Amino acid sequence: MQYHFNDIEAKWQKYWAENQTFKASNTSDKPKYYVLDMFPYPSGAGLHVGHPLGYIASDIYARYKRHKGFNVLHPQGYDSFGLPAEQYAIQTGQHPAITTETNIKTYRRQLDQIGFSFDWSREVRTSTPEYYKWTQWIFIQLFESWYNNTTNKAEEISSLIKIFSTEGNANVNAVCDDNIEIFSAEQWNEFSPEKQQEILLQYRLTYLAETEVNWCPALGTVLANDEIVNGVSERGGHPVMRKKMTQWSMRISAYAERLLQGLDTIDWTDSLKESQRNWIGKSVGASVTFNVIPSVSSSAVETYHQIEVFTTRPDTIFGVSFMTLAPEHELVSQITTPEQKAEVDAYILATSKRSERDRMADVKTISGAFTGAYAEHPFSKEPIPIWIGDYVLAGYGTGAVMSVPCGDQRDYDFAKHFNIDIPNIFEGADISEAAFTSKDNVKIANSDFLNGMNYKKATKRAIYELEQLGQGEGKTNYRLRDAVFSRQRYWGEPFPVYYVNGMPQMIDKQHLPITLPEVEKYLPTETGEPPLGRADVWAWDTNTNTVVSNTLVSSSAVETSKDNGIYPLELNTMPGWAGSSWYFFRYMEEKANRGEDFASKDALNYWENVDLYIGGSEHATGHLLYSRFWVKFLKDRGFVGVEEPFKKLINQGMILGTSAIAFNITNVRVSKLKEPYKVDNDKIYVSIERLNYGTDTKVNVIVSKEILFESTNMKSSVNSSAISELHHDPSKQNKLFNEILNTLNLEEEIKSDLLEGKAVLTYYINPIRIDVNLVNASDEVDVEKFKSHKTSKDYLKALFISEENETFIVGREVEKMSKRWLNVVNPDNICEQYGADSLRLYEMFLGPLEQAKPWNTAGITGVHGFLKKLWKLYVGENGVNVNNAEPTKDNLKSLHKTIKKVQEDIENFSFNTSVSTFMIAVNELTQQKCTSKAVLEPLLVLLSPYAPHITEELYSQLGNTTSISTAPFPEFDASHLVESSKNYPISFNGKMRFTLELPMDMSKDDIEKTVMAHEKTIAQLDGRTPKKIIIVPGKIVNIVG
RNA sequence: GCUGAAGUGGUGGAAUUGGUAGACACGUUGGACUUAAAAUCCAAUGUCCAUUAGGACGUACGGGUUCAAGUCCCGUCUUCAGUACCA
Repeated sequence: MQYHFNDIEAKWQKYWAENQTFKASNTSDKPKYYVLDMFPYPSGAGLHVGHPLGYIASDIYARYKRHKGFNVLHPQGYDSFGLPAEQYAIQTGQHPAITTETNIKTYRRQLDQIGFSFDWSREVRTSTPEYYKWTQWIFIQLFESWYNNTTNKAEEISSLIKIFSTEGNANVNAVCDDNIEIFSAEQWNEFSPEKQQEILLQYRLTYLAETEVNWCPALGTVLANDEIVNGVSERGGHPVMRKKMTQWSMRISAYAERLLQGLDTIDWTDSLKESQRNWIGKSVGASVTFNVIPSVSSSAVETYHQIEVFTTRPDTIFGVSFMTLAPEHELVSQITTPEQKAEVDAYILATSKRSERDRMADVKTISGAFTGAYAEHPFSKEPIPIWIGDYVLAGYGTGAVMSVPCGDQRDYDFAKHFNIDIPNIFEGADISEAAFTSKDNVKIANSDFLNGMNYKKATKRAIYELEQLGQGEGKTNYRLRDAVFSRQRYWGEPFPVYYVNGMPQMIDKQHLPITLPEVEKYLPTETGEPPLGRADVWAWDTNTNTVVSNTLVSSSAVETSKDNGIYPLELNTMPGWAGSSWYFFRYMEEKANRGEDFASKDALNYWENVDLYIGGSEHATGHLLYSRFWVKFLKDRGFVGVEEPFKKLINQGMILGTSAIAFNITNVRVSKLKEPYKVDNDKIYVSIERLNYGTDTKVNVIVSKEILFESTNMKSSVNSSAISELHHDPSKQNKLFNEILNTLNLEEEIKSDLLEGKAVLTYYINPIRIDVNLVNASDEVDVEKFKSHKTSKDYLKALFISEENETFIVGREVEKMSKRWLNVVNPDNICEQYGADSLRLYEMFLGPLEQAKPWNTAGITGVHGFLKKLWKLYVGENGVNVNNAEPTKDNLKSLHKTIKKVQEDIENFSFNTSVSTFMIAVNELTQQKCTSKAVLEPLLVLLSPYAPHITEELYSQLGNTTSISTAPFPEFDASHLVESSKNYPISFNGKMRFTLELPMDMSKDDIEKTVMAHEKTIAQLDGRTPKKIIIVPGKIVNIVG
């Protein structure tokens, strides 16, 4: 009987589905354990072998926990709103819902064939109305809430209205917009409803405001900060610019401190926590207010301006010699003097033209302009010139700084550049070359009441003095900005919002979901409105509470008499992270039981939060921060009972592809030389240079019969190793050269010119990637297949470095696995050829879970061979050969060694080492010719989380009628591992020379006697007397001579 | 620049509190079986020297601590990831 993995795997996958083997219960006596994967976006390309890595790891853990007696929740679903389906819709007109449905089918088929123990009865899809109804509902809850800084939690907006109407807002300690108008209770009660709503909007946790946003013209939408990488969009790499737009925002800044503190309570990696800490960016300091000195030439009605700055170094306040405002700062236009206006305007214009990316690329250039205005130093009352400069960012702090050139390098450089005074306020510091930026071991000088104090004391005193003047206070600043929540896209959650007189109104819960309207095209409208602007039926009728045709919206809703109660609906949709910020709660309820809540109280109380979450590190500052924010909010409002969504989190490393690189000759030229080149010893001279444009590499060759390398000046690049491999291998180079000569069909005269050094040959080569599926394990390209392959059409004339017998060898380059690099390996093929169990084992065997590692299909034969060996251990020619034979000592030792190691490995997520442990166990038991059921059956249970199909099959062949997944994990018994002797390594001066088998219970003295009497010891010592003998019983003997 | 992680055979990677470096695989080489191939099995495989016995070197580089260092300490270099005028 052979190991027919395809049949076995299909059989058990069917069994699990039919018996709902992995269905979790919401009522169980067992302890609960919730294992979650970051759910995938179902892309059209399907899964490649990199995707399941994390799923396999979490599946092993989930299965292990079941063996250990836990009630395990291990669900899966789809993050099915998103850009690719929409882009595809724009190109083809196909509705994204259809594309998504098709892609999900492919994903499900691929996931099923790998044998995951998912409970599919709880599946979620973020793009279904039954799901996004609750995303809309959470949005409404955020709208109906404000953040009370006194109770330090979110509260219902009604409590705020109550305060406003009884005492005004002067004493409200809330997180709100910066420029809040102060009013009394009387004033509040007299405000018009519109005015009241306008004010409330400044307090709500999601709010509509004109904000400076990241606008991506190529994508036609705004992007959140975490969707921008290096100044370009994360998706597609398009340029991004700053633009003022009215958008929905999430007041995540209200939770900055709690998001920071919460990190200490969860088991995440330090690097991930560090990323979040940096993103939140807490800095403690003071805010200081500077009065602008009124200019003499200003008009009769004098206006007094104040500039507020944030500083982490209030102790250096006497070192201020100028102030710098961001060019976008709102005061700039008001304080600039007429004489300086032209210069300032020119500077503002120049900086506004620079894109974010240019600004980042060019940090070195110092630029700025003097406004002509002066501020007054709060203590010395000296005038301080006010400058503008683009090193001050409008988006951080107040967009203005007090510049202390002696203590801050950027201020220092700016002052040097513009010849501004650099007063030194540090005792004994040398500031002739650079600013003195250290806080430690220095005393403040030339600073009035701060003289002689250290950083800590001076900071405290400076803040105190500022408070006395009413010109400052201690303040904590966060880098974390409120998150823009609108997207100008079609394929996202519609907002449950309509507008009356321009003010947003929420639609009642009972009328949700507001489903996406149909549009005839998925592009923005001609007038620049989002795609929903194309919908004909997209207005809200407050009489019937239904979505109705746009044409019914009364044209002059401003006049209440003509108001027919039909209003326009919001045209934006929600961003991708909306649906993924709470999906883990939705899984807590089976689809069939989902009722009138996003999850029932019982389910929420039972499952609490995710015990183990596995996914990619790319979500460090996006999804993982937003989810934490929403969970904290839901907790504040009493909708859930937990403060953090994910207790433990592991980032799986990326599986990299091994691209196949060949070389395409893009251009060849022969130029005659004025002076013939002196050809030495029949050599060919080659020089290579990398061109500045494109990816081409230019190669000059002066030809003779044999190749020699004259010079190379290669710059590093993605393809450098493959190119230099080509150019440093003379035989490859020679072949390439001959290929070129033959292909060109050169005239004999030119050929001889080249060979005589009278002409130079220049060619340009471009490394191209060849689909890895057309290359075998020996790096040979299947040329026939390549020429007919769809990805080759551009390269039909491609030249290869050919070896003998028409084989073409490619170079290799490890890079991200992606369709674009033609290096994608499909798990379907692997499952078909080797089986899902082999795939699972191999992905784990590749290396540590959290580490990036290259995929190499050739290596899978190792684990596949192991499974065949395992099969042969249980099943002989004539059926199962496992019996009730008494296990031998060796059998038990092998088994219990394995139990111990595997259990430790799983708990430490060291899955790669447990695969080797299984291999060792099977090798040993095969050697021992073990047939004992008492040993072989527990071994199956140990292995079943990793290779569930083959173990189910063998388990049933041993006579079991239940699924192996319900079997308890074998108990480790240390008594089987007790050794009676130890093979001691005998070292001389720390170098191991030979080993010696000695009894475990031998005393130190006896060990010494035995070792010293040994003939090899005597030979090693060669008559010398050892100085010292180190004996560590059970470990080592070291003789120092 | 800053923060974090990491540098071990031809390759992926093992190595518990400092205690036999290179487990387990891939690859390579040789052999068995076969008409042949595949599959399977056996053996060798860090580098160098040596006919053998054996020896020298060896965990990025340079120092140090220790009877003993891949592991601990100091310095240097390199790679990867994240982040960046954050006041």
